[in-house]
Amino acid sequence: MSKKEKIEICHCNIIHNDIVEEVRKLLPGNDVCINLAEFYKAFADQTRLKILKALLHSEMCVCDLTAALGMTQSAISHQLRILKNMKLVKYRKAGKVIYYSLDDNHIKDIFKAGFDHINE
Amino acid sequence: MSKKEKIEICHCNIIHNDIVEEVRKLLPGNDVCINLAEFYKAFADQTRLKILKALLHSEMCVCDLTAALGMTQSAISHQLRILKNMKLVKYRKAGKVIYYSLDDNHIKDIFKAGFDHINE
DNA sequence: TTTATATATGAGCATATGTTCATATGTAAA
DNA sequence: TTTACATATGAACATATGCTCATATATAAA
Repeated sequence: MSKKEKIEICHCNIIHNDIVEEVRKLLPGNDVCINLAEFYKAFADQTRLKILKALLHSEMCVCDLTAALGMTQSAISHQLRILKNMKLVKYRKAGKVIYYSLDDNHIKDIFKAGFDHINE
Repeated sequence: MSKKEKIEICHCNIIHNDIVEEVRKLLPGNDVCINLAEFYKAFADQTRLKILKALLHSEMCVCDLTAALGMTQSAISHQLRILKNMKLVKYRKAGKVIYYSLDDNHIKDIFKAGFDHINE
């Protein structure tokens, strides 16, 4: 490999070719990474975190969530749509009221790992 | 409670006062939520995800990471700084070369939960 | 049918985020 | 000390994100 080629890759020499090759094979494809990042994004915002934490306690209607979080109904509704698209919450209608609940079993695990981290 | 007061809270009537009260007490404080959201943000980006996944395999220098991910050295370095600030990676110097490695035991758990979710 | 209530949604705006480019810093070799 | 290389960093830019405001939709009650 000429010096020029190395520079084209990373502006410096590759130190450990074996590790680089292994890691290249090991890394998930771009589509998987996009989905994974999308999933974690759900937890990367205070409002969504609170919504998920609240729904971990019990199913709630939009109005309950609005009151519990002390935010506008519009803000809650927008975030619920995002969580719904991510398949993290589901809903059921009861007349005018719409009840949201969790739609993923791994949310508890994610919370646990998060709390463990910040409590270190 | 007058109608006016209700409107000030959420523009609609509170449906389940008991649940709202319980959830209010149960929700983590704002500071905790900020820290939690910060932690999850580390995983909410493709590049950082790949870096963490790579370091899960073995410690790597910046140049290795740059080559393995096929990105610019600058981009990698900026993201490493973020991960360092979040206490997710640590580093050791060896002459000119700086080796990064994971600094958190829960990263594996987070990955597992993420993969479990997208594989459902 | 009219009115009220619960929720959803589009547009606009301010802020945050991720990358690139240029360059600085630090360390080792010549 | 000079040169080369590994890494870090600031500025700029484009895009993404989250909220608010106004308004739409849907359902139930009057």
